[in-house]
Amino acid sequence: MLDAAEAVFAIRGFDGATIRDIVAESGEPLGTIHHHGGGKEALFQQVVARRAEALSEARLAALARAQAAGDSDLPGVLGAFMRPFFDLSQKDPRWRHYARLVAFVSADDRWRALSARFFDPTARVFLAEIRALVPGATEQSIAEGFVFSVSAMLALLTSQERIGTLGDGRANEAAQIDHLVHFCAAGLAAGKAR
Amino acid sequence: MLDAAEAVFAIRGFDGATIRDIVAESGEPLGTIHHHGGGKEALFQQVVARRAEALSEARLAALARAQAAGDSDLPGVLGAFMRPFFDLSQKDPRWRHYARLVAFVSADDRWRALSARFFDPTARVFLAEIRALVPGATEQSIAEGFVFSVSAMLALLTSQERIGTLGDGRANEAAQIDHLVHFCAAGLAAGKAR
DNA sequence: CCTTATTTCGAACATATGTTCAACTTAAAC
DNA sequence: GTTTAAGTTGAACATATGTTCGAAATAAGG
Repeated sequence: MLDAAEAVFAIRGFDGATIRDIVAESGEPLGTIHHHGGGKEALFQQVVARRAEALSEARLAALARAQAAGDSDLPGVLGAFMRPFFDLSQKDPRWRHYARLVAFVSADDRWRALSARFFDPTARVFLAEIRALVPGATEQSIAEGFVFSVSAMLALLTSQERIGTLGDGRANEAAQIDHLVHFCAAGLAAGKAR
Repeated sequence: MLDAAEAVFAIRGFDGATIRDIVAESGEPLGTIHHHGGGKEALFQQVVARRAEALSEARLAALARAQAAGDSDLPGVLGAFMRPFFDLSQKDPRWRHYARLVAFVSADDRWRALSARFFDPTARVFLAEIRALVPGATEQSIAEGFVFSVSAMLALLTSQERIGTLGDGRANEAAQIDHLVHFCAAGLAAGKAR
């Protein structure tokens, strides 16, 4: 049921998705969604919440691993934040739906409270790491660079089609992720001198 | 009428927006939208199309100015692409609504044909300029970096609230735009060595 | 001033959609 | 086996929404 909701919300967005689309996808009867109380909005929040903790844990574990391996430069820290999302997406395609969902949540102020609750705490941990690696930059400047980086990450997860159209179509996911990490690391490092 | 539609679509998205919301905002009667034919979807496309040409022209003019001034390095070219959007937004707040709209169009594959028609041609001009400035990178890598940059630009236009929450709230728009341009220039330049 | 054409308007329509709830099924308790 | 409780199901409801269309208002022509 949550899988079906995740898939439909990811493709159509919250307003575009229909309770009937979701139950048709899941095969379950119409009433089930409201039987647990809360209706459509509660279902959406459950779907967002379901994988949020696992994602945060994967990111923090990757950060700990990177630090233990002495790989705590900017690409190492950024990679710890970004790579788990792609690793999970490759193992389980439902994580790719979740990625689109996170893009929706990040883009719409209506869900600001959701992203503040589920994503901001981990973001602050990484923000602190990055701050230590870019000593000259202001707090504000680090936050801006982090938001730029997150949006680039979500663009890579959601805009494969446009990248293919503008490029030559020779996409290699591992190379794309390396590119993303180094792109953002270079961008953040450029904040040092400013 | 188009102003009202622009504002409502920008806040609620296509599915969230209602014909009745739009006509209430505009003060005009309910029938006007369908009288010109096409209904809601045609209205959305008109709203996207209305400012697309002006935006492209402003970007290409800024590129020509930068080249004439000998300012055709990566920050100069990227600035020519990005700064007109912010300049227009500061002069006319309706351009800020348009910016949110462009973010919606960019994020949803449903409107891929729209962005291909109105934004891709200009994008290719800048892509060619960037390619000449990052000689070592592949076509694909340039396209990826460009999409990262565009998404960062749209994030700056649409995610002021999250930037403020994660940072210290001391936002200065001119400094943010400079940061954006240098962030993306550094990220693109990092593609040279790869 | 009357007639005809054109535009403007919003009530009405058909459909879609979130939600409810009474009938039905299944399981548990005694 | 009977009764009671709990869970399941989808038809029905109220509302919302995109669209239509005939009437009213306005303009044009003679």
